[in-house]
Amino acid sequence: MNSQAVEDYLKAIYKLQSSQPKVVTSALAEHLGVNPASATGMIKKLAESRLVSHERYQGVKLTPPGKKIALEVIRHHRLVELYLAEALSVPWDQVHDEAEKWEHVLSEDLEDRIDEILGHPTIDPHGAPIPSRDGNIEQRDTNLLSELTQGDSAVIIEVSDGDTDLLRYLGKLQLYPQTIIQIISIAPFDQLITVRVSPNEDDTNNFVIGQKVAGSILVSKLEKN
Amino acid sequence: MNSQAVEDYLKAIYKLQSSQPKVVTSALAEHLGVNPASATGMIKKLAESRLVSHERYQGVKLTPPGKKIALEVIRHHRLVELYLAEALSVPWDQVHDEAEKWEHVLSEDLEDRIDEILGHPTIDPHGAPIPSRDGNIEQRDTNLLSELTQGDSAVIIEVSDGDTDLLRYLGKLQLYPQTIIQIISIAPFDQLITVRVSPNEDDTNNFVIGQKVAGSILVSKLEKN
DNA sequence: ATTAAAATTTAGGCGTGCCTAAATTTCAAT
DNA sequence: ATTGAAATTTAGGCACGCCTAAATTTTAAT
Repeated sequence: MNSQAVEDYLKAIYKLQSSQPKVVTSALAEHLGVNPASATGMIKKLAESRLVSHERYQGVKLTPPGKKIALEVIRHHRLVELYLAEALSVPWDQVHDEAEKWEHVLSEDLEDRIDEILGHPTIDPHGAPIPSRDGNIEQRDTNLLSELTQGDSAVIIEVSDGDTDLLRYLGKLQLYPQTIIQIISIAPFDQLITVRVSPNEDDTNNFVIGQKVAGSILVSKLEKN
Repeated sequence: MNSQAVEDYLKAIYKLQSSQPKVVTSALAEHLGVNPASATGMIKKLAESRLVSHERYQGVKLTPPGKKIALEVIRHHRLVELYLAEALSVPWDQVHDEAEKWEHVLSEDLEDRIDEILGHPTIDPHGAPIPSRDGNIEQRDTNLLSELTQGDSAVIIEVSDGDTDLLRYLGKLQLYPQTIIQIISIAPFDQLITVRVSPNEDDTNNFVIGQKVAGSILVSKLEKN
């Protein structure tokens, strides 16, 4: 049986793998908030059950079975997040923490019911793609908002979901997935970005964000017209 | 922090307490599916944290704080059961097992949301009373169906919720809470009970149940008229 | 090539909650 | 009052997943 810890490790490895080719022990430990030595212990266990491949002192990598489980857990997590937001009106800055607990107790039967009720959704409240039941996950061509240059227009694809305060802040600025933004200017030295958001015709808003915030937002560039 | 095991033990003690004055170790162990020695260990721990009072070799009894926690867990369980049945159409014979897992991860915030959506319900899908947030639970004047005598009419108040097969069987017989029944006859030796159920004017049904089934149904006698 | 710093792993421990086997206490029958 | 059976507790162990401290390996700088 996959314990909650195993599931959490596999999920974390999957997430780190998408941004780094090698997932090193210390990064994994930090991501999970455990001591590196503890991560080593779990890695050993995961390697024994062939869920990850591991070369001593080199990083770790999910095997196909490990990846499958990781995607199942992520599917659970994101479906629950969306369900909490839609059906139970949980604010978007809180759904992540709740889902973190619920993802481990969701039966397949309940997952199907929730999926059905939500109309087989493909993205969660933060814009992250929901893997299909058979483990497919949509690949998208995105940039960090912080990579855009002056004059670029883009649509927000996804925001990072772990930081409650950040999400509340983004919400206040209307920076939700699907929102269209335009880079008005980028100031030198601190790279402060002036962004224009146009939720509708009458309501246009300019504001300034820094690199930390801009680096937590994935966007898709729009053609200039 | 109350672990899942602690919560399960307190809940079990509460349930056993309602039918027996002293909750003995072996009964508790059997109810939880653990070895009696294991139950002793947990009892010791619970007694240390003053959640139960314990006299060696005599039974165990919830203290007020222990009872409070037990009722909170039971409230979680029953609210989740009802929510699963109402909002997610989970069949009534499956809600118990699902809720068993979900009750331990339900935040107070989510509990309130569910309670609100359900309209502050007072009974769960099996007819069991849902404790209020402050720990009050409705006391009712009930009999076991097996205690009724020929000619009695009664309304079903509650059925025991743990046994999936039993619940499916009861469902087939339409023996749901609120259903009105009448005892047509009780056969000698095996005490087989012939019951009449009248879901509506046109549809009246007689069938026979045994003592096992009759002993799992709580009813409230109706005045004869 | 050497070495210091950083990353990783090993070693040893702790708390939780379960187990089996053995000892103890209670209970009920004579 | 004694005794055998049943219930309960103690003793010792195991798996899990975390920790700190110490040892080892890798790395990057000189």
